[in-house]
Amino acid sequence: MSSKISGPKGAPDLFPPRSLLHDEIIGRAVIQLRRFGYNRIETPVFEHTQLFEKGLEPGSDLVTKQMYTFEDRGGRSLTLRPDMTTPVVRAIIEHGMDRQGLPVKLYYVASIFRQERPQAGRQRQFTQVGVEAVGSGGPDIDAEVIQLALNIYRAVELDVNLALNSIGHPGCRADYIPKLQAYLRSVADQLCGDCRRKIETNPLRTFDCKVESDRKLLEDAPFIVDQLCPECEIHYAGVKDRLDEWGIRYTEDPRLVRGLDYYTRTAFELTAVGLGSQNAVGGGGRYDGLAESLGGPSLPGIGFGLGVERIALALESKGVERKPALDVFIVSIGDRGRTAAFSLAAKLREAGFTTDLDYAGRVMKGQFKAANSRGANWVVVIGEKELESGKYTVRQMNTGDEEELPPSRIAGYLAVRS
RNA sequence: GUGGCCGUAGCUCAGCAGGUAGAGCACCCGGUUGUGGUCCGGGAUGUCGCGGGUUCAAAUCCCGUCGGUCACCCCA
Repeated sequence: MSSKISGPKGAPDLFPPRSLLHDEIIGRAVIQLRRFGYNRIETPVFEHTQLFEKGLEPGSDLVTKQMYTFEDRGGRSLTLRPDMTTPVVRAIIEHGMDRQGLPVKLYYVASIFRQERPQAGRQRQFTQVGVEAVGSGGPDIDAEVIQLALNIYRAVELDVNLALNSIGHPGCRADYIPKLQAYLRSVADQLCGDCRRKIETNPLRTFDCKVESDRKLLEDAPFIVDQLCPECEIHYAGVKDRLDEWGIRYTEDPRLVRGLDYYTRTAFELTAVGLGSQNAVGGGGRYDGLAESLGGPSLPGIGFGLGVERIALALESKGVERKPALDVFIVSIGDRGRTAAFSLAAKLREAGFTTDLDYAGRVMKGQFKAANSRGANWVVVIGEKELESGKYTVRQMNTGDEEELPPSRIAGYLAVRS
């Protein structure tokens, strides 16, 4: 066992039947994304390390200890993307997409890499489907992006809770952070060690603490949402107005602090039940300063990312499963039968039916078992009798009804009956 | 990076007052010489994660190691 080669830790293989569920989630999501006017972008899985050092907060865990960074043969430092927003904004700037009309609306389906300790719902390589809308700063698009995210969850039939907050712009935070720190220092002796450390390094993160006594204390802390500048205040009110108008239910969570530090103003998170401690199935927010910090023009932006694996896990915990299915399985006997089977398979596949057959030369009973385990709705039998009469036996598996038909008429027959 | 739990057949697991392995599911064959999903009978499959130690004897006890998993952390 130990000598057998295995895949790297935290990078699970995706194969049937689970891959079917993934495909379906992504497929349904893409329909929604296109309806909202987003088109697909693909960026390389690795980027210059510098991109993430500039775009993401330099002191953050994500940058300091979770990136897969390596040197290529030319001595350049490259990093497997730990985030999709930064590369997409980079690409927008690099190709001048912002000059073709704003906002730039792009969606992606992408693998993300973060070197964390794996646990339920958290892998080192995972898949995000998400959008970035760059070049529009008003609250309309914030609300619409949230609406889009919720539409995707509805399309995959997963119930989620929407938590909403505004974390202001850097100016708001510059005023607010000292106030928060002052409060935290005043109760420092009652806080856990981690939180005490975060007072200086990353005070916003204390809101994520799971220690009950700390949570209590933080209820009395000043919240950024109460300290917004007039412009951010108006923006946030605008987002909530739109959501209210559209009948979208949300919970305001003044403790919600998005993980990535480029976020400004609107922040939201979507959680589902049935997931263990990693229960966020998606999240997003506004990042008005990011383009500029990457050396581009000043462009506001907003986006979200949904975790495909976590959505699949949440659905599976509800008992949802997808099994491979087949329209037709062809059972044949003998060499002539097999030749006829392949020629019929080609015709049926051309006509759009998922079709499979036996490659092992199994006995008829075994071929029927195979048809059954592959989930075939129909079986076509080509044996001696059929070859002689020129009519194949077409059996509907769930009813057992059989019909004798010449090969040329089978596709038409199936099209009518299925 | 820190901690708890777990590594036995393809999968889920039993066996652990030490005597060198078993069940269910899945798979293959047959009962039904051309019909699956039900039933009955038969069959194949394991370096019991790896290394070392104790012992006449280790899946079982001890040490180490690797792997998995869950939680912290962090986040989708």
